[in-house]
Amino acid sequence: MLDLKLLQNNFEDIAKKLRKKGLKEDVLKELKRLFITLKEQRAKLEALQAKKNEKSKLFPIYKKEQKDISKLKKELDEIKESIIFEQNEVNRLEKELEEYALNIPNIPDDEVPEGKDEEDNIEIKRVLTPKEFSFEPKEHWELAQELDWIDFKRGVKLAKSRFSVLKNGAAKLERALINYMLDFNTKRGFSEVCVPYIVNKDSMLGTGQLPKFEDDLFKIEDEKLYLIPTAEVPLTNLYRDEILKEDELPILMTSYSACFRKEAGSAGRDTRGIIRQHQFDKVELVSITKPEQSDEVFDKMVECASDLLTSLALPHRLVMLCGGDLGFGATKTIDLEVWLPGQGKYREISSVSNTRDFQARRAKIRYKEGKKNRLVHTLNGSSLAVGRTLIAIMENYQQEDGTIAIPEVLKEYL
RNA sequence: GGACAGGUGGGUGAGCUGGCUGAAACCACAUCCCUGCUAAGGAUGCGUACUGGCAACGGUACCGAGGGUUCGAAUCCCUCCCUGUCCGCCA
Repeated sequence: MLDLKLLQNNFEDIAKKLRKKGLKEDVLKELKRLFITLKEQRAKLEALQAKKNEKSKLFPIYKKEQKDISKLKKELDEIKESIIFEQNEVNRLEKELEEYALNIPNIPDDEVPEGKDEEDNIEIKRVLTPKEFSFEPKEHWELAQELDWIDFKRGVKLAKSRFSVLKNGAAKLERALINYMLDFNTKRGFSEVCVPYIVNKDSMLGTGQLPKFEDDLFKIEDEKLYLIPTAEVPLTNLYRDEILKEDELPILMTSYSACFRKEAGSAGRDTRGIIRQHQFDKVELVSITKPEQSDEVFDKMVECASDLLTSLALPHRLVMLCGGDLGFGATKTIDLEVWLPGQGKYREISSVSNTRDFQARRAKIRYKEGKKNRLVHTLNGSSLAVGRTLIAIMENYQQEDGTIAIPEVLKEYL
């Protein structure tokens, strides 16, 4: 959520920055108006409440002195009536304000480039050079079918489209990759955590999936619970409504989880293979930091994911997302895209974002600095999407005879 | 899922025959004093959010959540959520 006080005081600045994300200024104007109106309305209400409290305190005194209380009672009744009226007004404004505020995206950093969509993202650097194949490299789904590694048809039978079943080498590689990634991240100082895959509404609100993106989530009927779209949700919400100690920070975590996404709006995209599934495995990094630590930790997370790819000898590039492509809660995002020789393209395999205090404000994650409570910064990033890593290995390590070589570092995990 | 017992500040835990309780006491924590050594004693401070004020210091709300009764609720009533114990079920 936006800092509404900041919006009140630096309206022009924030409006300008949010233009980068394609947000209309009218929305911000209305938000500011609501915020100020609510403040005034609250002051009115509180004055009445103060009066009520003061008068109510007279009752025991009157009783003691055996004075008549009926007049006082009548007075209070009138005050009460106006309180109810003003209270309703406050409630109405609060609801309206919340609806507005929760739907406004985070403010992009200054270094985030202008742009509309992924076309305008900026490549920062490339790591490793794609190798030349002496034959025509195949796409992962072709390889998977020939090797009997992935059963697409039966996945659909079990659930629906965009579900599949990993078998044989794919199943083993998937498991090896998860273990390897967790170990790798742990060595980099991220402590391993194992979280629930189902969370409640408050958690989804805390990290910003709700209220705006309900359509992207799998909801459990009659339970008011949701399947997580990423381990970022439970990991970040671990500290929701908590006040941390300063010396606990930064908290660096890594977790493997299955992720569930409805993929609303991506009909027709990546329908072949397992690039875009409703359920996929991911090893996630989440950090909770002091504000002044978050840039450094951000770099550390990007480096961790990139080094992980390098350790698997997978060519990739780093891309800075432009304003239009930036996610709802992020101030800055770097995507890692891995080279897929079968497709002849770089494809997203990791996304590292700094949300600064955006999630922290929603989720009320603070820490004590001296006597003051300050909002923390929260960061998240994949390290890595496991299914896509599997694809990358299949396509990059394929051999002329149709078999897949095994990356050196994974050998001890198989 | 059924029965009973509970949910109070960082923790333990009073209050729960309605007003003197935003909340005792103890512990933890912070600062200071004393003392001098592996420990003790004393003083003060110590919830959160919003809000007024340069500040000192005030105001409002919050005792699981949401409603209700009342001039007034942590305290009474209702609904929901959660925890514990026992039973049932189960990896």
